[in-house]
Amino acid sequence: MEKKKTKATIHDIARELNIAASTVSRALNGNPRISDQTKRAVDKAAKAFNYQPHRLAAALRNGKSKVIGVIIPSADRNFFGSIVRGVEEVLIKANYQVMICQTHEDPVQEAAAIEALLSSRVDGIIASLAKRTENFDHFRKAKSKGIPVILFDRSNDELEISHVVIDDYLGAYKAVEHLARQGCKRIAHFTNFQKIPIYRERLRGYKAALEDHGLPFLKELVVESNLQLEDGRMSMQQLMKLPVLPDAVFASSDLSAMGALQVLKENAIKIPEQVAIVGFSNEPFTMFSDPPLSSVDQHCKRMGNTASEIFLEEIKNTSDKFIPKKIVLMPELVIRKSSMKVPVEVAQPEVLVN
Amino acid sequence: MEKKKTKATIHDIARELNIAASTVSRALNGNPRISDQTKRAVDKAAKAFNYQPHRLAAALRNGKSKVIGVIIPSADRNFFGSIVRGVEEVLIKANYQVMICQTHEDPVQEAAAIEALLSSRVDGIIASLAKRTENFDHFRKAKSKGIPVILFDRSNDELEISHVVIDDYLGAYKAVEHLARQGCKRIAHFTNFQKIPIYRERLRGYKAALEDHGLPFLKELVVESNLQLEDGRMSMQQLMKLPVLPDAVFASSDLSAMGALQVLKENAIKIPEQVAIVGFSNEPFTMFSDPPLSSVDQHCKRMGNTASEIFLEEIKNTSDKFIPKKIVLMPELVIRKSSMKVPVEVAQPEVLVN
DNA sequence: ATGAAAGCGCTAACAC
DNA sequence: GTGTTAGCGCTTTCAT
Repeated sequence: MEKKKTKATIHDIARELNIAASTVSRALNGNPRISDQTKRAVDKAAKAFNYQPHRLAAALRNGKSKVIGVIIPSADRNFFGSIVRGVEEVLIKANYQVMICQTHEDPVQEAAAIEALLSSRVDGIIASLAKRTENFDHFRKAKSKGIPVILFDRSNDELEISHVVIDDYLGAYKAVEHLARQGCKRIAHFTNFQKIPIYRERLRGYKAALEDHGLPFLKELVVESNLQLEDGRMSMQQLMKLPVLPDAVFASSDLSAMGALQVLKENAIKIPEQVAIVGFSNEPFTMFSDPPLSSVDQHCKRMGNTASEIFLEEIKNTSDKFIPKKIVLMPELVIRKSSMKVPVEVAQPEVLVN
Repeated sequence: MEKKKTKATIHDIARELNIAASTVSRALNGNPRISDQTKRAVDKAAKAFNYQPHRLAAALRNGKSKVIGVIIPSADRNFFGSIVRGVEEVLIKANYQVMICQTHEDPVQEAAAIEALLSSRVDGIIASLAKRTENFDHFRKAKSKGIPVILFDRSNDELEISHVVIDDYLGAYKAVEHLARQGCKRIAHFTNFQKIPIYRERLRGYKAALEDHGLPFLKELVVESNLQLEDGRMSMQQLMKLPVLPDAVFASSDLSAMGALQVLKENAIKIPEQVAIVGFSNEPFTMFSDPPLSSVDQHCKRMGNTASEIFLEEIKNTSDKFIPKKIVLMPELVIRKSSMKVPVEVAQPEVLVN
């Protein structure tokens, strides 16, 4: 054996075996034109040298890094863990690594993330928009570099970019329809900044369901906020000042639904008898509150899976003219006690992680 | 302007300006020996060319990728998000990218993750051990490549590797002491596989606190399981078969504490009056249950921060003889209603994400 | 203050 | 079935 080097390369192996580096490379990559004998010898020498492949060198040479970039607004909700799991599940098999960036809901950091990922020469980017992103040039730029870009959850239809979303309209519709069927007549809605498509869609679904069930749309029952816990509390307190209390709340986030639940309980208002509640996202904590919170599940992990699959497709079809794809997943209403006045509907099987 | 190329390199810029590529490189990197005039010209040309730096090429040349690998057992708990945030917070400033791998608690996938990260030539690895990892050769190998390896939360003292953990012993001690001070005499404990140091430590803290408060250690009050929700339920059901019900449960996970809480409520047993409960990890859902669950906060984000800081130190001090560092963070007992029989102690300020 | 040249480790023509 | 050669894009001596 040679003198032990810290970093062995294919050249070290080649020298040891008196063959060419290219042969070593081919052997290591399972090229069928290399004899089994050579392959075995190379594998053995590689082990002896403690050889470590150098993906970066290969990436530089190949023009593909086998790295996918994932951009998430923030890593603090269950949502994003699930997305990452979904992405990993699909892409680990295809031998990709996941590089992750957070934007903290800041469009500037979002652009910086794209920049960082592009200079790391990721083979694709899977991203969810920051709430306030209104300029999409950084995404167009990424796309123009010829790599697949796929948005999930928070996206924008006007971009020529594939995206996977849930049907927010339908999710809201189902939630409100469920409440109406439970006999609720004054259904309030917590929403967010209306420039964000998902919240606009949910509001649309809310309105449609009201209409379809013969309920009037009352502006004073719609409260806009940032949908955090404290926002939910304040929104509920605001509603309680109305001459007539609403008999249901459909909140566009679980956290704000939770805030409403807390305030109602503090005021000894019965849930769901006096006020029924449905949240959105089906975060794990919803199943542990008292009463457990009904919520619209958005299949986060599935979104991650699907986005990854689209990526794999798009990276293959580099030849064809690009046609952006929109995949809409069906949301699922998970009914728990917070909205179950009449025990008609069948409960879904409960799992902590989706 | 030149004909638009898909990928501009420093050579394109150099040619355009009739200077050398090396000058462009220096200008782009802010080398002080380059005249301001040249710098401006280069910046301008770079913009015109839509130049994208190529980190991989630089990495290959420099022998540093400016990428840190993070290995986590699973992305499904809040824990994960917090760690990633903690790591990002510190390392983004130092211009690092985060590459993430999950092991799904599988030692084989853990070894594969190390392998993948090493071949991606990450500059360091921050990892938490899979529960069943007993062979640490892959970590030693990473270390032997000369890159910093830092473990967090689940680690092993015998490895010559820096790690940042919380004082699990103390966390458990505080929890049990608190229960004892509330007048509990028969305090049960949910634990996990005893080969895992953190659970062994917590059991030790449990025993010590019992002893210091004159309470006997009763083997039948210690239940070993995987500490998921269902495990907690079964453990509690098991305890309820005892001739005398315990008057408190200290669970080594929030999920199992939640399971106990559910079973107790289903049996109309009052919490905390008849049975007080304390969990471990301070997952977000603990503050939303009824009653809210007391828990030991392990400062996840801080662990991520600290691990990253150790990484930055170790990557600097490459010259000195390596001495592994152990940083022990103090856990914090967050007291909520599930264990508050006597309202003496001051509640901590509540925040959703730590 | 700038240029020329070498090389990081790998792979893919192209030869034979 | 294997070798030769060139080069991916960058940085960095060593010149001048």
